[in-house]
Amino acid sequence: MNKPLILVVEDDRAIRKLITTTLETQGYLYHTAETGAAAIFESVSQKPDMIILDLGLPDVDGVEIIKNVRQWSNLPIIVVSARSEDRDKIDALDAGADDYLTKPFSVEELLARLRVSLRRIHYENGKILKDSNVFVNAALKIDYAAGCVWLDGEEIHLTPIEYKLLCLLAKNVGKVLTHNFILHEIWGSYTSDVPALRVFMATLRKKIENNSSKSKYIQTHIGVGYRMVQVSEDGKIL
Amino acid sequence: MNKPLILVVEDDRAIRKLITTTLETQGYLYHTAETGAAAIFESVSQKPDMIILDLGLPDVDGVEIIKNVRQWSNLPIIVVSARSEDRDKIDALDAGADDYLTKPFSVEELLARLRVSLRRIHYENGKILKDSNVFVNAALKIDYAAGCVWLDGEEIHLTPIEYKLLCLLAKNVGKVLTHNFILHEIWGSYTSDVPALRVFMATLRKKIENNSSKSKYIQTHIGVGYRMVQVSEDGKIL
DNA sequence: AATGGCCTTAATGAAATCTTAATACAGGGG
DNA sequence: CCCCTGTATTAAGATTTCATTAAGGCCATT
Repeated sequence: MNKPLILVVEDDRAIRKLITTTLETQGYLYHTAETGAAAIFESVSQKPDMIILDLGLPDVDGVEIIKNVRQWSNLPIIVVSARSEDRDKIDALDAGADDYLTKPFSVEELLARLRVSLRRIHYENGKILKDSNVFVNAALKIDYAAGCVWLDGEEIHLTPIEYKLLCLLAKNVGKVLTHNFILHEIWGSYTSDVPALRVFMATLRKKIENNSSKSKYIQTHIGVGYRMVQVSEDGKIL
Repeated sequence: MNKPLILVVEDDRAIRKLITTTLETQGYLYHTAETGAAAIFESVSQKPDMIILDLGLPDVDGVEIIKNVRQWSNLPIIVVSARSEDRDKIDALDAGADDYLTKPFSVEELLARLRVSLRRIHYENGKILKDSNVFVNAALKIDYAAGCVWLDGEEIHLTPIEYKLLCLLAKNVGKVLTHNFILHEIWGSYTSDVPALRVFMATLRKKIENNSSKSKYIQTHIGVGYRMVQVSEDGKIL
């Protein structure tokens, strides 16, 4: 129950097996994903405590997955890759990865680096105490690490998509995000289902704007997209 | 915002120089220590933001330094060592190090891993948040990244076509743009609906020229087209 | 098998925007 | 002075885009 949950993203069956059995010996819980699309989905739905990511996936570049996850979470990402070029390492690390191991790697080293990351999210004594990297906008508060949202000091429940949507807007405060950009970031694939986006935006708004302070965090830019504005007391600041 | 202060613990003069000059190029501040004793002393007295640590010091084992520092701080420690054995890595990482690089290492990779640690201690606030390219013309300001327009410090709402039109003019300040050029740029296809263009130009002008400062940003060139002029205080500059 | 949460899809009315047309204005040449 | 060309402005209709609601399907848990 309070063991850390690790998402293993690796398309090579042998290596995946190697990693998962290693994790089992340490008592860690895990999920697996063989494609980038599955990785995105699992990371949202399962809310793992950290991700072990192979860069060489069949469908999308691993760096894209890192960027996607970083839109809504700071959970540790350890890259395990066959690419040993500096450029690859730097790109992955700057995209938001926390560590980078090149294949072939020692399972002992992987475990040690895993412990480093777990330490970072304060995994101690069987209890996960995530560090708090929070976004604050007037009465709205997002704790990225914990994956929680607070409004007027009260926690509100958001579904996975609503949460990602809110994080995406929050991480780009002041910027207008086009429909296609949002769709691409949230769903990963190239859907152009704008009506669906509208529905989610409506439910999200109902949850975060129907409160005592009648703040309007989300503006719609007709024909373009949406943007979150920084609210201060009553006026807007860039 | 202060530059991060980095403590470099390395007894080899050449490598120390390599690291410090690299740090200098990035604008980081640094202190150095050549022995374990000096490292402990410096880390306490200078309160660096992070430590780059060589394990092979003359007086004490690097792991002891890690343990010592971890008794009172969890500032990032990146180990740089000639030892490439798993055992050494695991011992250092489990002692509290955040990362482990084996010599010879790439300075680029070191910098990337350094950025990872800096990100962790929220030094991302130190770097410029958004250098979103903005266009400024007297009281008029366009933030292309945000997709917004301000006039006299107040945001004004433009419809998609108005916004595109304004951007087109702004990106060609001083130049006269013919009707056909504008029509082609905005509508894409080859419409020659000049009357429509006039309507949009009128509404755009009403929005950006009906303000306190009675600046005229847009000139009409009869029979040719329009152009935006750079306004400075009161006079016009090409 | 039933329940509940969540996502999707469709449909409605409302709002904003675009288009189009009509009218008014300014300047130049006859 | 009047007409003509090119432009500015305004208004009304047509179109697009949006918010909101509700219904159906999927998946997981019970």
